[in-house]
Amino acid sequence: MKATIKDIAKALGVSIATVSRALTGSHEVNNATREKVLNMARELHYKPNIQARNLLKKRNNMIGVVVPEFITFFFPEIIIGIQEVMNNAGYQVLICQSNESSKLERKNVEMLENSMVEGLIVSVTKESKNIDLYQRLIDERMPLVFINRVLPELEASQVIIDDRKCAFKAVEHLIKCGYKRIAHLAGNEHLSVTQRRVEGYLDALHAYNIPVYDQYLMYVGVQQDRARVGVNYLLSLKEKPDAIFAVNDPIAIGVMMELKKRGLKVPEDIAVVGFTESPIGRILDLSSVSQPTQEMGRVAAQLLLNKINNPDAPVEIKIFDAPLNIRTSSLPHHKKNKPSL
Amino acid sequence: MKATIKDIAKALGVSIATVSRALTGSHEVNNATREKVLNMARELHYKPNIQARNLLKKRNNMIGVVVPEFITFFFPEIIIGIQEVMNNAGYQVLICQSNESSKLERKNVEMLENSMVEGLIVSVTKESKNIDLYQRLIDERMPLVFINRVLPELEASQVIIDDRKCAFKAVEHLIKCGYKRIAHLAGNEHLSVTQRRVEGYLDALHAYNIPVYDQYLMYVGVQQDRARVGVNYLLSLKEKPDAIFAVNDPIAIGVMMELKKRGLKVPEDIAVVGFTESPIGRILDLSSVSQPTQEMGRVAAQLLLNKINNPDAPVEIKIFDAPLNIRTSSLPHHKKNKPSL
DNA sequence: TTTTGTTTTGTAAACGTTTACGTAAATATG
DNA sequence: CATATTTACGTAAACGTTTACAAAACAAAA
Repeated sequence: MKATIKDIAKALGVSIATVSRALTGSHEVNNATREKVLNMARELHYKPNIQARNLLKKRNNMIGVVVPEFITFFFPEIIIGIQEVMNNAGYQVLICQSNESSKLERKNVEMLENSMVEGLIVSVTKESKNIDLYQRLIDERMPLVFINRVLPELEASQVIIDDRKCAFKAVEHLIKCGYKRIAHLAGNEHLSVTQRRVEGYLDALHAYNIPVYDQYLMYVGVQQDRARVGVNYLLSLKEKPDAIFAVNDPIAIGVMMELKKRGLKVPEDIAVVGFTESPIGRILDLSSVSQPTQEMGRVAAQLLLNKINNPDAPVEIKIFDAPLNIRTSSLPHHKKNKPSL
Repeated sequence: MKATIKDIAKALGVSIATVSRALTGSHEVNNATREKVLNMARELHYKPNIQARNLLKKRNNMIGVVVPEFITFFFPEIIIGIQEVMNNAGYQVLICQSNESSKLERKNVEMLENSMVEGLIVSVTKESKNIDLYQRLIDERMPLVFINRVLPELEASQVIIDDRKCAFKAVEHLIKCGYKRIAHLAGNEHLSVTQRRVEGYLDALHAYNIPVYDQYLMYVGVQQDRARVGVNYLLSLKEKPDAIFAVNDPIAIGVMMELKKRGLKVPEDIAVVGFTESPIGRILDLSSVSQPTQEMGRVAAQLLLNKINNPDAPVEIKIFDAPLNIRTSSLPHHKKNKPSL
């Protein structure tokens, strides 16, 4: 059986209070007895029972994180940032992935609630249907921070990047490179990032007086295998686009693969720009917006810590800027040696 | 303040025992009172305090997982498998990444111990210097399962693939494709997977009576950026290899990038085969051994559960086989005269 | 010497549960 | 009707800590 404080007390013929004081480093204990206690603790392989301690202190030093997935590098990077801050603050992090299912998301959040986490950091699924759930958590004063994929209708802290501005940058870049017929493969309509990136796309077209064609905007989703329908559609148009701005790197990469399959060259035939730079994208020379992912995780963790330590702290919204990294996938138009389609 | 069982008892004028019984679904409570209790619980937003419950039951339904990293898809996939089984068994999973540092690995394990996890699933760092740590855990009867990167010298359960056999398959494939000068870029020498894959490489050469040249074997490590030194070295040889078997996909991909930089074509100039098939590898048409990653995670979780439920369960070693998926990076030798892709 | 103060220790309550044990009331059995 | 059985509930202990309070031990001051 595991040794407890009682065993140490009995072995030494002192009270458990003394043992507790010796172990917690209280100053109101004689140095000699402290030594004795520490030695005996070592001898008995004593490990404190944090459950008992937590029960008394009414805390448990755990927070929960729910992300849609952690297969691609993006959410893992966020989690690394979160853990860095949280572990330093003495917290353990329970990580769940909802596999893009709002049902599993709900289940995960409820699991975490049952585990009595002191707070939650969440990036919602592409379906995002759990407003009621998060509203309840907020009502019950659960510290809550959304990261990347947020629910703007809720009164909760958020850590996001300036999607609208960054999307603008990306599309502006294509325009300045001489591309005229710029299409946008957008994400799931329910996601706030999707909406903000579409706004940025439209902003840029307006800013440069480029007519907006409805048929150049398609909501395909955020997962790589969805790129195919987008490419099929865009290539079926009478006036095919000469550049594609994708909602994220997976879609952009899917697009590049599809174009390659059809013998089309990037950027000669069609230029491509992604979003949220990924390792694969870098290898494929894909231009993309590079999010400060780990830093966003750290900031989210810090916001959550603030909220835990001061439940009356106001809601905070942190908006990051992010650079556009230009690579060959969006080389300037004038470098095209072949006439376009 | 959070409502407790006592609040419910007081509100209804019954004893806490009755409330507890009603909430835990005991049969020794009247249906009418059960209803009253459940209603009051709902009204007071009662949530059970699992810390108290765990303290009494001497469990905490948590296990720990320590992996070297979770940026690449491999360990995330393992973790998904682990979580699937563990969550179904009512366990929470604490995930730590050691960032390939044996020091951080130790810190993580100790953190998890302090959190009183009931068991551990570990994949050691490439430095793997914590034998004493794990030996102590085993001595203290902590349920422990190693996955993928194991410490063979310890008496602990393991979940691995048959690296030797799979490496053999990969090299045999290259031989059968007509390649004669097959080099191997191996991982860190301390890792058991490295050793087993080297053995498989040598086995295949021997089996086909191909002379073994020491200079064709180099230990470069497991991370992509280490591929450069390997390529530099191999290309500096008088007799350059015509094929490279890499210890894993990241190295193989690094090799492909390096070769591309030098204007060398894969497989025309040098064929490449990887290990532990990755999404990037698939996109780059890299031949590779495809590990049943999630299934390995599930099995590791199951082994751990067995050990938790029956501490006297014997050590088990599960060895998986894995198929070699052949893609263009290792096309047969006789196709080498054809124009590039 | 007594008084006062300081240091060190012990006693017991508390945290929120579950559960063994006991008991009264309700019901069944003869 | 008396007795046995079942049902429903309460009392109290236990899990392993921390800590307020009290008490003892000792030293210093009067």
